[in-house]
Amino acid sequence: MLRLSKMTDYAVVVMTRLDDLGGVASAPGLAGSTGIAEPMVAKVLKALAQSEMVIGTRGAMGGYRLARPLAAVPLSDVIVAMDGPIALTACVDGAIGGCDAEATCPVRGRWDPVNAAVRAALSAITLADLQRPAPMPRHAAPHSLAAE
Amino acid sequence: MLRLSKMTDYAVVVMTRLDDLGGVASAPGLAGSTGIAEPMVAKVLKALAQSEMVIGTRGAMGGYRLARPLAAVPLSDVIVAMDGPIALTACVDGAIGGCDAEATCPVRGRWDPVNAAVRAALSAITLADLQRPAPMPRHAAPHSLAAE
DNA sequence: TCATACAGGACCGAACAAGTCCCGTATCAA
DNA sequence: TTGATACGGGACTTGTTCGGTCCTGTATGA
Repeated sequence: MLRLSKMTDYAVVVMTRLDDLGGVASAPGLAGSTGIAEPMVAKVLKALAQSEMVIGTRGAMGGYRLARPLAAVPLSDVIVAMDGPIALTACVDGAIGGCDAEATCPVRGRWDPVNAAVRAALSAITLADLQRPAPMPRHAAPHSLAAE
Repeated sequence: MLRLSKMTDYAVVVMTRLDDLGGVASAPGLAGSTGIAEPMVAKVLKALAQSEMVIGTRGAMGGYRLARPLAAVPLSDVIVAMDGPIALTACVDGAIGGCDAEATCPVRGRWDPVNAAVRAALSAITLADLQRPAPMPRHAAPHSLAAE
């Protein structure tokens, strides 16, 4: 269904909550605040820390803090950090040998613009946009899509 | 990884091939032509027929034909036909009760513009765009991507 | 010195997708 | 009229991935 993993979903929730809490919080604290299980929050934060989206501080009184303001974090970065490269199909870019029908595939290599379009769409939205309760002035639906 | 199902991938391949073959072909014929297993091609075509993207004709000398020219088929339609509605998360639009953290979730209902942006991106690309031979030869990697 | 909290793994069960197979029905040709 | 062809609509099995938990190690401050 073209859906992204729950890890990414959690990551967005955790980061926005981290911002709400003033910028610093521990994994247990965020777990209590978001309602997400503590091991899960820890897992998400570890992944975010590896991608340098949050910065972890060890020891008593330690915790995590945002490496950047939410407005400077495009959604695509979070997705890449949690789920890996944004690519709708296996046969992307330089991938070789992943497809049996390589020889006869009529759309070979043609997915690139699709991937690029999706990446662009996700890069245009920041976590600040997802956090704001406002009716969203900036990225209003381009054209009403009845399709569901 | 934000990837769509192989069914969708196959659907695009099958439909573009169907166009190449002049507009009419049987499931066994398309299987041989694309290199995809026959039961799989049949499955894909059945789903496409249900969504009225292809039209099936029974009996000997029957087969499938495109209901519309490829240029009139946005990629989003194919994805919806094969994988269902385009939505990156479970908590979309009017979905209720799908999320345990509903009460505390700070991004509740905020995914809508994201889904809309992705839909718009995928609606802007037609199967004809995917069919056209790329400006580059068939094998060259567009831009070297070490990452996978 | 000890409690706190991050860091980096391994591990298991459930859910989903991928692929196959079966039976029914419609159509055309011999 | 009969049989072969081919679509239509399912159910079913299998393999992989995801979601979630747990364990051990290390750094820091009270």
